Amino acid sequence: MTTMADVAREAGVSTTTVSHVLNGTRRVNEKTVERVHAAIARTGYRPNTIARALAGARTQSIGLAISGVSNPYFMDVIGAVESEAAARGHTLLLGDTHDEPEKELQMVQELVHRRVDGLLLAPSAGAADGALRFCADNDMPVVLLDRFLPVPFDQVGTDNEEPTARLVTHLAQHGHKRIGFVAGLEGLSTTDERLRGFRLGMQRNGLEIDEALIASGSSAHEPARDATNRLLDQPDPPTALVAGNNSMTIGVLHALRDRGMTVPRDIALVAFDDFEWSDLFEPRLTVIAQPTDAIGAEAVRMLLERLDDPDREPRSIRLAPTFVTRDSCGC
Amino acid sequence: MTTMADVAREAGVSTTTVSHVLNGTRRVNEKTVERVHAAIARTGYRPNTIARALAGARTQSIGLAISGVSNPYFMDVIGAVESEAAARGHTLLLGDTHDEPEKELQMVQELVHRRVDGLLLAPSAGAADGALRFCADNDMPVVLLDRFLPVPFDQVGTDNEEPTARLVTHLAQHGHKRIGFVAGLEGLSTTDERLRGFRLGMQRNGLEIDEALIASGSSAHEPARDATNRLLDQPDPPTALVAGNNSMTIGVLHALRDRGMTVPRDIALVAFDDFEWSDLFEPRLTVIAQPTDAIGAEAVRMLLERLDDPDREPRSIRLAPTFVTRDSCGC
DNA sequence: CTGTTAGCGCTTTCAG
DNA sequence: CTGAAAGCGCTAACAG
Repeated sequence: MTTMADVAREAGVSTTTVSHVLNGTRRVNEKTVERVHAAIARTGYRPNTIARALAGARTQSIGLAISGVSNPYFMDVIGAVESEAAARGHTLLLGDTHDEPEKELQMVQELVHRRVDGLLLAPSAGAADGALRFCADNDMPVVLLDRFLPVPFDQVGTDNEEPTARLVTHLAQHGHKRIGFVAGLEGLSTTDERLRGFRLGMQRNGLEIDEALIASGSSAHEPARDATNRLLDQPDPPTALVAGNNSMTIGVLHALRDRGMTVPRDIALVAFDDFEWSDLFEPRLTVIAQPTDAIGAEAVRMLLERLDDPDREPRSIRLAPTFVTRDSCGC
Repeated sequence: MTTMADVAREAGVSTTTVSHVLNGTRRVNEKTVERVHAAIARTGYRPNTIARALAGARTQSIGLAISGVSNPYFMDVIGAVESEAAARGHTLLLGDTHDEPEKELQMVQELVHRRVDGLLLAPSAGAADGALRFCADNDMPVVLLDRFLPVPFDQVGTDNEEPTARLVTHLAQHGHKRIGFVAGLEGLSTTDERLRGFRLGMQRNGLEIDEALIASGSSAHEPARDATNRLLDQPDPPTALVAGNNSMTIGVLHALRDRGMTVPRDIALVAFDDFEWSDLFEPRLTVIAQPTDAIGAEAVRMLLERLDDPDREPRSIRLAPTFVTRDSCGC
């Protein structure tokens, strides 16, 4: 492994100079620059990221801490983030928080100790005084992903309230009056906002909000299946359902199929989050589709921007989702 | 940030001793050990991975280099790998090779320079004398993922030949004689093996192999769509199709739908690779399902095993896939 | 415009 | 059973 010292010797300069031409950290004589570059080329030298990091410089790496495994939405985001990070010369360290505040804190500590330049985090319900406090204390630049929090951090995600209301309106226009909602994990801002959107939509259309028609699906497949069953077991069951995210939609569909119900014939269904190939699903789902690629890329962009200007005011960006009409709504 | 020196002072010992109790690298007096642990607890000390790495020790991190973005199979594997790595105290560095030898080499170099302890790689068609040579030259431990190569490296993936043959047999048992195959990217071992499996299956069932009924879908969605169209545009088109992987199945389905064909009524379809929710697809696909979680976990296990014993003979492990009968075959 | 030198925080001989 | 001290490869004062 050739080191900076080798290059320096080869070029007949000091390591200081090599370092400076490499990082552009101070003016260096044109001739010298050339000699250094030549030496680098000749030796095939590549700087050692680890040593660089230890000496206090950037690591050119960013951490991504999310609750990925079972969630196709986050899987898409991972791809987008990796791609944007790579394009900008950064390596990605990936960790799963499982949406548990403790695991999340551990993960974040790990990443901070590995000296990532910055962090992308989909905060769990308890992040504010766990992981986020830790980041703040160690001034680790962070961009929050997907979930918005009333904290002074950069944040990027999508609109939740209005789009969810729109989903309800769409159902109302089809004549539905009793509409059920399968909500996400308590404490996540997305859950709150979508729930608020649901209520808003009901109000706007002059529909009564029956609290018994709101069930928690905990943002996951199985719990959503149970929630759906609870909703449908009621004396006066809903004629239409709104699913609060990706994973829960799957649970809802399974519950419906278990009960032998066909969508949209026996019940209508609309959902937040699209699937990459939902046009091959049966039924083809009517959904609010998030611009996942753009969200991932934007998050990386914001993070790198903040690295360049640590004192900038925190910004929140909401990228508009798309309303995709397919068959499950009964259109 | 508290360092080892702080802990040493606090415990009234040298950093040498702290290091040794931390790593269990030599016998230390029981009393001393306790004092050190107490000091660590009191100071909330956490070792600095970067410094550790620079000093020549392990980094407790592994690299995963795959061609992920558009491939659900690899997305699953990422999840499994992260989970197993985390469980074993390792952090994951993720990079996308895009299945291009140059990008792959870059990625691998990057990862090696970051001193990952080992590498998980889904080798591209040109990996053997690019990325793999580089790893060997730098004795970076590597486990090959998904694709098998005639090289002295550990490898883990699934059986391709027999299962694909079985897919064909299943079709033959349904009376199909003209069966088309949508093959993957040239040069990948999985492509070769599955193609061989296809031929084997045809032979076994006494069916004629019409080379015009084999089309390359380049392992991707769009090319597979085109390949399907080419297959079906022939004078004597196939009555059944075998899709060589996940992404290509999507392409095939789209092509079929574009042509107004219904599966399995107008044509039968079976495929390699399952989807997480294929039971919600229309048609419900009959497939060979890889044990992706097990593959990811096993790859991590093998890698860590090799770290402990660098001179062990390389091993190849094929985890058996599952044959899942659903509707698309016409059952 | 360039070089000397003191670290960054840890591991690991080598001595005791 | 324990410590002193020499690095690992790089960055960044500080000094010319």
